[in-house]
Amino acid sequence: MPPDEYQRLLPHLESVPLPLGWAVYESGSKMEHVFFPTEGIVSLLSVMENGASAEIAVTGNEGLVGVALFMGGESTPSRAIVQSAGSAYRLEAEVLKREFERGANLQLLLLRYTQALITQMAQTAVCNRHHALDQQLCRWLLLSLDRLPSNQLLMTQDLIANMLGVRREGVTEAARKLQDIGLIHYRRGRITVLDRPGLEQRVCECYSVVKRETDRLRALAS
Amino acid sequence: MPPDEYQRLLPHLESVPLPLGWAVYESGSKMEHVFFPTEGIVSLLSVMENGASAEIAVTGNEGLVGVALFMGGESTPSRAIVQSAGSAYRLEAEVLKREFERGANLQLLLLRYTQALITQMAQTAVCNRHHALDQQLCRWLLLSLDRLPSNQLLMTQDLIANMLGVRREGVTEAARKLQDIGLIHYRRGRITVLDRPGLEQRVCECYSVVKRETDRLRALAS
DNA sequence: TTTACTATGTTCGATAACCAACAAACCGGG
DNA sequence: CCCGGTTTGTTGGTTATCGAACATAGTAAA
Repeated sequence: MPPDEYQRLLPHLESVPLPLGWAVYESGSKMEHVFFPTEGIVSLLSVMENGASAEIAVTGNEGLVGVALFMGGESTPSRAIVQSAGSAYRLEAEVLKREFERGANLQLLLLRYTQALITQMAQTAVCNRHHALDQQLCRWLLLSLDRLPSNQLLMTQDLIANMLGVRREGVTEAARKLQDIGLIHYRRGRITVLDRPGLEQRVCECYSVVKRETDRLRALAS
Repeated sequence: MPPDEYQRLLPHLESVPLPLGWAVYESGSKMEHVFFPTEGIVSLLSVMENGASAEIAVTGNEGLVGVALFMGGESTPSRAIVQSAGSAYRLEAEVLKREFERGANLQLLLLRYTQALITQMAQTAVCNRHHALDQQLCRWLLLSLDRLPSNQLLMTQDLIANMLGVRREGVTEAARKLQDIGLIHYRRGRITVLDRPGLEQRVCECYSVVKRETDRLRALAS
């Protein structure tokens, strides 16, 4: 994406795997790197004292993990978990900050991505408040699908429940409903999306609001 | 807060009132100014197609309204409403962006504030998911109290319900509960907080998580 | 003071999600 | 091929919030 400053960054980019379940960073821990996923999905979670959690945003190859670094915070109270295995380029904190401070094109890109992230978080907050579980599941499936090469997710209902911040039984019920209509098919940690248009028809507006805004911001970035 | 670049901004700062209920900006509208409240409270709301809404963050004299401007978005899908009348300094978009791009101290301050805003939004999302209404009401009261000079809020239960994204009846019930314990007293659009420590004891962790992180970020800013 | 309006109080049944406990199906390793 | 652990299915009782409808009570303006 960036033009020539890409050359300056290239020698510092280090390819690393993103194993399933790995905590890219923990709540409050000082970040040493930022990660630009090339494949896979990373979830940003807010975790509470009693262990309950909720996903507040997801990142795939369209973004990066660790915005708090250039935002000047060094850490955040949230946690980032690899939700779907893949790989990423990682960049040392100091290198990124140095480049960011040059105020070049990269800065613009990073800030705009952060803006997209903010939109995602805001919409998640309303969605948590107002929308039924099965609609949220549709949203979650579509968000994941957008960041994967195939139509298959390796993911147990228990984990989805953690992401959405609901009980596992609730996910089971919602998933079965979607399966009965023929939108998805699942068995033991493997969900196959059979009818994406069907999901898009069923999902709440939150999905498209975020997508539209993300696209708008990306278009600006040219 | 800023040191000498303050001098450059001073001639461009224009004092404006923040009348109760005024929409500082609407969803999707291009922002012409940023606002630094000196008194009063501005709520950031996510609004949905059917009119349902939820507050995702609040800003008082500790922050500013319109981060999307320097984040490169020009607009956001959310809405900003004056929740408690006051006043603000407003700054033209172009002036702010120019100063921001100089990359000086102001940039750091603005980004760190944005980071604090992100924390607030993330915590709101989990809170919406996991916490009972009366705890959320406590959080909301404390957030407002922190940004007001007195212990009295001019605010109907109906409006609070809009902010929290719940029904008015729910707020009535939660408020009465708090009044019965003697934490607050209210009558017709006027809420008086009688026992702030009591509220702090009753509120969910979300309040202190946000406060702690905000304080941490502000401390860094020196 | 009266009136009109708005804010708050209260009720009922409906619904969605919760909690807990357990049954059944699946799968990989010994 | 069987075993143990994990994933999913299912149940019944509980709770919080919803939705709608209506009663009461402040308040401000006529």
